Amino acid sequence: MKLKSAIAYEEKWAEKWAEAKIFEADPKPGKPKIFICVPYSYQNAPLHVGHGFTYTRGDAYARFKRMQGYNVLFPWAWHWTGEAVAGTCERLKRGDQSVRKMLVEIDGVPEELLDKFTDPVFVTRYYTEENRETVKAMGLSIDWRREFHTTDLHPYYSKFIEWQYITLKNKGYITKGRHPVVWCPRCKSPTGDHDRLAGEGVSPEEYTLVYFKFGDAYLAAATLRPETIFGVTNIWINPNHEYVLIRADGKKLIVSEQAAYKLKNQIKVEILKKIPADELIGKFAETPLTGKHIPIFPADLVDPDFGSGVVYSVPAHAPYDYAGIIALKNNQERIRKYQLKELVESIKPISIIRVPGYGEFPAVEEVERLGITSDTDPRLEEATKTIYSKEFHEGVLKDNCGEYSGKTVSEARDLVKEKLIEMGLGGVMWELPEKVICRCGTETIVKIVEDQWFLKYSDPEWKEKVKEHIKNMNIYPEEARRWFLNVVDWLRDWACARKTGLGTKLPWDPDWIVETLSDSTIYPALYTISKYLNLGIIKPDQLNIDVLNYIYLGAGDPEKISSQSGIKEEILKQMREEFLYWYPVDMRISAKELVPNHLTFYIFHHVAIFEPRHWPRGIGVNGMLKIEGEKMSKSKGNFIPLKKAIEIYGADATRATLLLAAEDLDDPDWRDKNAREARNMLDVLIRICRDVVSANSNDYTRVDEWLLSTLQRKMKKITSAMEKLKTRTAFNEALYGLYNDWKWYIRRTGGRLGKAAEKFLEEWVKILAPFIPFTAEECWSMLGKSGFVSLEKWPEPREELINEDAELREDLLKNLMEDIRSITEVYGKPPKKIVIYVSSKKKRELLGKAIELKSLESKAALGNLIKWMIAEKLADKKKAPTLAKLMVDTLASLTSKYKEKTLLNVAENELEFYEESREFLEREFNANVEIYSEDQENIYDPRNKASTALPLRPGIYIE
RNA sequence: GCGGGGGUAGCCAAGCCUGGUCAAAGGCGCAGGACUGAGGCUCCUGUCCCGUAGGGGUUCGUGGGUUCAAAUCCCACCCCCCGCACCA
Repeated sequence: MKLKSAIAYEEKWAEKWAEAKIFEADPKPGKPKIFICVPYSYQNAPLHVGHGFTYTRGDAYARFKRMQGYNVLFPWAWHWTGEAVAGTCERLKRGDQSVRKMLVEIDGVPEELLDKFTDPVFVTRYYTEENRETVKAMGLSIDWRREFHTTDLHPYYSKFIEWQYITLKNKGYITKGRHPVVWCPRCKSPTGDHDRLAGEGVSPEEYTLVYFKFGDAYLAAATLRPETIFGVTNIWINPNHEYVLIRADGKKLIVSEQAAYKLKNQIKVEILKKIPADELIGKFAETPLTGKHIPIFPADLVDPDFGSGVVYSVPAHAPYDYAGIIALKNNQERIRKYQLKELVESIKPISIIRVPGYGEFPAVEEVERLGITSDTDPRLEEATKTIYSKEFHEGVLKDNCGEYSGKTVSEARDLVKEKLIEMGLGGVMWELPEKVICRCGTETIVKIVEDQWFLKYSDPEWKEKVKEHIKNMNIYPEEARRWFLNVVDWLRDWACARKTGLGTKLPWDPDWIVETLSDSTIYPALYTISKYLNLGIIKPDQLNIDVLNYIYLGAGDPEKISSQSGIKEEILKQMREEFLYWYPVDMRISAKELVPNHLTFYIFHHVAIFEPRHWPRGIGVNGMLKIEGEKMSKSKGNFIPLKKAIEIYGADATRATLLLAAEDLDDPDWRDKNAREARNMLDVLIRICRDVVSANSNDYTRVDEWLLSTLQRKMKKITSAMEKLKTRTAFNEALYGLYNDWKWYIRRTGGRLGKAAEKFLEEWVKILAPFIPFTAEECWSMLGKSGFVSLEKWPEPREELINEDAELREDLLKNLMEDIRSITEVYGKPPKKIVIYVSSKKKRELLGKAIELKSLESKAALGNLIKWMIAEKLADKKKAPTLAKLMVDTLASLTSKYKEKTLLNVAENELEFYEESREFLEREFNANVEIYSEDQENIYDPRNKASTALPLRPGIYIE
């Protein structure tokens, strides 16, 4: 199971770290701590590069904080809770070939183990073993003494969950209720998205049943728009199907046969007798609320398989209904059969909703516009959607709607529904908007699960507390905060227990298992004490309610709890202390898909159970990984296990690729090309170390000053990016930013390394350590350093090494080179001779003057500068405007970065600096370089370029 | 539908909050050159258009607006991605 990294030295360092136990964290009183964690992953598959992204960010942050001197706890665990593994095992047992194929080809499971993969416990254990190796190979700086997995298969995890749920129940956060699910009648279980052949993403919708009095019974019509009851003109039923009389909801109802069967799964239903459609058609029923008597008509638009099989007709606002009227009028045979001629003629649409953009009868308009004459025309679907959405958002009920007149459609909808139910003239029916077919081939229905346990996330007080806390947390990036607040607002009660799969039983109702997202909320607290159990200091059985209440809530008397539980009082107190030391979690890092569920639940549960001082302090959210621009999925065949990436590119190259891909909420994109490039860069780093070690560096030049100065600036930038979890910015600067500085330095010195080189490299390696720790360790040892770079002090910028003059000089040199290049490029031929003219001493005053004028009145500065130049005889009337403009532009590009004093300083010694750089320039351009001051005697100036010299912007002549 | 994020040069991706210093960082790709026995690696240069002197022109989803000045601010529109509960 051991995996082999593509980078030879990685395994060595992983072993050394483990031997030295450098990531094991124990409380150190007085030393500031940081508790960092990432959500544990479900053990039904190998970890993939997407996991790797979040993990690497977490690890980089952990390593950064550790180097900054914090006592960092970064623990690990595995999620076994859930139903997915059991589902896969079932399918494998049934001989599903696609499962076999996926396991072998994508997940890399050895064929000979497949027989054992019918056992969920074996599967989760198998992946845990495999993934542990992957996490270790990735170089994550974990304290492995605290590891655990979930479910009652673990000796103490369920003790913890039982404590959590008893606590929640005692506090009133758990309730019992009913709950609609998509249900497969054959499998006798809920049909989740991944268990479907058709209907992905479809969830139950709530329809209102409206009861129309018919003799001593009621026709129950299902609708999404109960407010349209005021515009009803007739009822539709399907003439070719049987209806049934049922006893339900305390009365007799008439629905289609199929509907009766569906309703059975939702409410108590007793079927009394069959009623042929013919017995209903042509008769009248009474509309609730209005008391109007309306006729019952036949229509093909009615699908007895959908809803209740009874539809009430609102031709003014429902295109299907208007089309139904037209179709019926045109169907002479039916009219004759049921003798409906006059009745149908008398039907007139009743307008009840005012909506901008339409007249009296929106449905009539749409149907006529499209020229629809059949009530089964597929275009009716589109027309219905258009009007539904328009009326819902902009519609207002007219004066003929009783007490609802003047209300918006969206308001009236719920009010009418509630009123009908209250009066006993309405009910609820759940229905699927599209067919959902279970993987077993059976069509599913909506079932109401009774006695379902809920977490009461709807509780307003609970919500309020959570929101208040979210406002005070550190959330990166900031945009995520708004999202969290929104999720809290919209969160409803959560069905927190299941009947199947792995997990922990509800302590008060062992028929139920705590569901996967509900047993994974406060477990970071378990990390603070799991060490004691894993090391055998206490036994799992001793972890009873009182013990946990004491450790986590400080409740009870330790002496009594000690004698009751058999845990030494000293140990008990130590565990309490350890919890108090590490908690709260300072930073939890996760992908954004967990914002609407896990991360929000995580806050909810902490708020419910712990003291405010132990509520989560920070959350970092990141995007979701794509592969070569596409969503990663096993079915697409672009699934990349993390293990594989390590084997191909090595852990550090994988880490680098991931870190450079994105930050904040942006989705990172894994590209093979980038991974290979990252791999290259690591070699470059190693080579640089080798070169520096073998060089003897003595000189200390101005370029050395520059190198150290720019390093200090980069340190500042990288540090502040890391503090905000901007790992991409930080690593990009650390890797490429500093690399470019290094290249410039080598170029400037012509490869003769100065004193700064070694110092720079030393700091550079430290800065790289959180991101590519293996390579950093390797470099560190190559540099002859002892100990681990992982434990070195994070470099702090030293103000005294910042040298603005040196930085400006290098910038001027780069500008000069760019200008020379720009000229030669236009010229078309490489230069033979380059002449540089530095401005005269007198002209240097221009700089001071320009600065002065600019700060006084920026708008008039240019004009005044021109006048001043002419007055001071620095240029004639022809040239002064051009030069002045240039001066101002040059200044503008430099003032944002440099102090005025620096500009003046450097301008003072410009000539000297270019002289020093002559050799470099000659090398760069392979040409003779001459440097003059413009006011020097006997200068070589065939094209009169000396006069174009300005301070900080020399004149150039090229041959 | 509700909510969140986004549309920048051949590609990926910074910049946008705090308007000018932006033809717009960095990486990839491509072209030329150096190095090499050769290739790879590495290094240098170029990579919107025009230009025999450091210049000019047109660009940052579309259309308007604010401003002396907009990739950056405001309005409208178009398009893309993600989440929405029994998958974790």
